[in-house]
Amino acid sequence: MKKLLELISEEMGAAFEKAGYDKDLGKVNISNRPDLCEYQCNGAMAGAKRFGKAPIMIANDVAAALKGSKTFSEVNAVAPGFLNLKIADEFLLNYVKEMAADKYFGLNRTGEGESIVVDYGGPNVAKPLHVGHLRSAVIGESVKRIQRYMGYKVIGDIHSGDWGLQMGLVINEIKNRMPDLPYFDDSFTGEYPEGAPVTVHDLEEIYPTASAKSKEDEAYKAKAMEATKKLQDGVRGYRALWERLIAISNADMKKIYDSLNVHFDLWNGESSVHDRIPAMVKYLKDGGYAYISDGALVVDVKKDTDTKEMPPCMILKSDGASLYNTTDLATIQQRVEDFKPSRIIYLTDKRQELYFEQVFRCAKKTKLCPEDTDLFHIGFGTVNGKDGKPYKTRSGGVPKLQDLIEEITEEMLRKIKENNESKGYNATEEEAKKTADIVGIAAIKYGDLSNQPAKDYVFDVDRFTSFEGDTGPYILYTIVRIKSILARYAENGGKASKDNLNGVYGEAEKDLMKALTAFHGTLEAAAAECAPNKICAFIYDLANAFNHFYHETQILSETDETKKAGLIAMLVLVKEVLETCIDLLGFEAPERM
RNA sequence: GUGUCCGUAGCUCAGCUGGAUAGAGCAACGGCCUUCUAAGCCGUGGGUCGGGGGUUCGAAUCCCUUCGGGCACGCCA
Repeated sequence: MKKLLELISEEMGAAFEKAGYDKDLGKVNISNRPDLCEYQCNGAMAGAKRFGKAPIMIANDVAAALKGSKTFSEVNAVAPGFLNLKIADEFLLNYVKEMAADKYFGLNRTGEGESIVVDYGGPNVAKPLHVGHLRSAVIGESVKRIQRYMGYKVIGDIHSGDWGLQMGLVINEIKNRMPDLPYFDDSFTGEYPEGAPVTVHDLEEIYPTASAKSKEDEAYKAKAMEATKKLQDGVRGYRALWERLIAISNADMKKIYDSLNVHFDLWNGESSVHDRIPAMVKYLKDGGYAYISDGALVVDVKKDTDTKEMPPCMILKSDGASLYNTTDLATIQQRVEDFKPSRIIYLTDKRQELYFEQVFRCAKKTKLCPEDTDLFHIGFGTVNGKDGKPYKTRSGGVPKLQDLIEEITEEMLRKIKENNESKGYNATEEEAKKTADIVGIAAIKYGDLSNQPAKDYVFDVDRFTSFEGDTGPYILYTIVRIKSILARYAENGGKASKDNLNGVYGEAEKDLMKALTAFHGTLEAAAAECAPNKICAFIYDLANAFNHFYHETQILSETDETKKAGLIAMLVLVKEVLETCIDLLGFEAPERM
């Protein structure tokens, strides 16, 4: 269905035309003066010059042309030429009823039949997840869900770093510690043991140790590079060990991602495209795209329109080794082959912006990727502490993601117990824990997603767990309130259905309905721009409108059964929209809190 | 140096396809629980939208300039 603003803009445009002006002047927006009107049109002022006429005269003409409109209950032309509008209850009610009747609330799912790949997560095997991985996971998951809701077939790929020097470092260090393992015995031809020789816990210590040693000891680093090469060359034992390390590392990461409600469709990594690199490099050379510059193989990606320096995209290092660019290009090629996506969305730190610009240009120029495929990089800002600098633990280290999650959920548990006591709920320890996890995750995610992705933001545990105002818990609380009323209604034999919408009972409900109608525009924008923060802003407005309505309106004690059923229908619809939206953000609401 | 992003209330941020008195949340202060969860609702105070020019009937929003900060600029990812 059409967006509400679209519908009333059309009506307004028709009125401009009827009055002898241009249709395009009829664009209607939500009023920025809610004390004066609900919607406004400023087209009369824009048209003043065009028609050589005072704006107020145009506005008056248009207002006259709108006499008897069923869309607007009030149209006022106000100096210097504003058209102040109020929407007719009946029109609004019918619009909301139409929303309620559709599975997607009347959204135009423009993505049907097309595919999108979302590349997010991007953890490194053998390294623990830390704060830096939070945003990619949280924003990526939401972007994935939003696109899917728009009708796209969406493939979420974790694209982990499983192929670089860090693997060589770890393997080499294990070799030093346990040289007798069969993986390092070239003459070994039997079956390698099933499990990994180390635990994830060991890895958390092994990698930093190896990394530190390699920085001080050249010979050690050389060994690690050799191990990397052996792995990449397919030496049987090294591959086997590598596979086992990936298995335990992925299993561990999956647990943390699961706890964040982040789920990948593909667990590919850089290694997945290793085998196709030689052919791709040959293609780039044969096609005349790549040439040697300072010993390295590069592709020029400069454009005449550039106002900045644009270094070439490097394909192979001067020692012939591949690098991140190489695997990313090969991955694009593979994704194009596998999914023919209309869009590939990448989530990384914004510091990689220039890098992705180079890779994208290279992919298009060399036709590894069709011209009309939208390669879209979302560069997000860093997570900072209260001091405005990148978030650190008290001891100055990089905080592990898991610790961060625990810090929030533990504080949440404490507050929930406190609240349960004051309200006389006797939730079991287990229930309280479950609720704390749900609310805690919502607090973290909403705290992240409500910011613009590109901006740095402050991760303030106190603020996130205070759950007052514009926070995840506030949204959840609103949903829980609705659920509570609906539960009581059902207990008393009521049959709640959003089909029962039958009137606009008061200003508060009208405001709530108006808030609901912003759904379509919000989703379209959020999907097009990959901006979950727009959904956050929308549900915050909606929750505010609901809480106001809730405060003004007695629902269960309403004696007019028709009206009551209508109000209940409104609750059902608001609840469904809120639940849909938080699902798009990647969290859920508890039954109670 | 080149490019890019940012600078809005004490703090954290919206608003930026130009419109009428610049909005939220937190913090501060004052109301509202015998009635559907007070994690809520209602209200008060608080801003030369970094500075300066310009375009416009109208600029936080567009253009230029300047100051301050972040980030990136071929063999890392």
